[in-house]
Amino acid sequence: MARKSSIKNLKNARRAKNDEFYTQYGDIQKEIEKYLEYNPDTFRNKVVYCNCDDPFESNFFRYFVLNFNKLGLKQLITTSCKPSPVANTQLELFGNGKTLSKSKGRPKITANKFTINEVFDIDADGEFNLKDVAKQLKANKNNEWVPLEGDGDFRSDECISLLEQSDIVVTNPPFSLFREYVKQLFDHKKRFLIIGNINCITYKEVFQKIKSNEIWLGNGMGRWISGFIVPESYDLYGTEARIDENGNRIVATNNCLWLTNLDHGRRHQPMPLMTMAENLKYSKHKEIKGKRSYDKYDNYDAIEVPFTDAIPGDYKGVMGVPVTFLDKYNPEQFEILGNSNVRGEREHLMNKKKSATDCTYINGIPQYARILIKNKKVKK
DNA sequence: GAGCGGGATCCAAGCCTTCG
DNA sequence: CGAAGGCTTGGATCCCGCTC
Repeated sequence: MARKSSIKNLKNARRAKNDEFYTQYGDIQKEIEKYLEYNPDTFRNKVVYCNCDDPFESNFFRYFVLNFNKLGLKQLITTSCKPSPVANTQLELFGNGKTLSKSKGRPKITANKFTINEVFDIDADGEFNLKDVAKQLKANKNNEWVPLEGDGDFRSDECISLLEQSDIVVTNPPFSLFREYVKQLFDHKKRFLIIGNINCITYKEVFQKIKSNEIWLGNGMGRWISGFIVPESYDLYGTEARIDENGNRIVATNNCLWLTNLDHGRRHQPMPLMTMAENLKYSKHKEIKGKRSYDKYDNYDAIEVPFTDAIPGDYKGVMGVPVTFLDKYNPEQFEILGNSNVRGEREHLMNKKKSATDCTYINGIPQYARILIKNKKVKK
């Protein structure tokens, strides 16, 4: 099979739990600009907390420092999930490692906390680097760098205490702890903008929140996030990996998305839709085009819509659509009824005569996860 | 309430197709 | 022909419900 190698990767990834993917500056900027377009005050007077970000490497930290005044931030807090290997070599910039705890006379490298309350002009070299960070820290007593007591795990007491102080959390959390991470955000009723894998949509906890419009997708998925920077140790292979002009090792996974509860304009734009008849005649998808009608599921009273842009604008019943539909989802236009792959979210839609329960079926052939939706605008 | 069996869930990084 | 769009993939582990 052509996909054999990807299955191998899948299994390796499952074992390795590789969480060291760094988000690129341009991708962060591109996404946040969209919230500002919708509401320029989205971040004004807010405390932003990046709780999975080594300040020495994180572009989230870099973005929020460089745009601190433009966004009108009240404060930026950044904590790393683990001790930074980079910090080790950069201590002299901060003067004798003064803020580091000492152990047997030698500085003990720990996880870091950076707090930025005020940002002055960055030196005019056009680059933002560790020197600039150091300058910010030295320039103002309100800005500080201190070691954390523990390892900087977002679940630790000290990080939860920082979470309590913050208004908006923005980061790319470790995927292997994603569900726990989201739960914590909701437990503490925080606003957030985070990166997740497309399949997180089908996590039970996440899907329930999407259905109830407590979580929604950001401004794009897939290639909207152009890629992630991976460490040296990461093996680059396949057609989507590259090294950029700065020597960064990039993998374009094309399977990630922004997840948020900050409002933005895209989710209020209605999807343009063709009628069923038009789709059957003009659709660019051969699975639809030329057919007499849309397929019906064996085990659901709903029609199969294999591509998001083949959703008809004149069907009043239940439609099964790919999870990528959520990228275009407008809650004023559509209602989400369930998800064929989430237990507890599908039983009410199933045709009880059929036995297969794990997904939607057409003529006995299983389909991938489908979100079951209804068009709110079509009258009964 | 421990043990067991089998179906449900879940993992991440591509690959294939179409477009311009 | 490069860029962008669209959505898999299948086995290890989890978890639920049943039996003893």
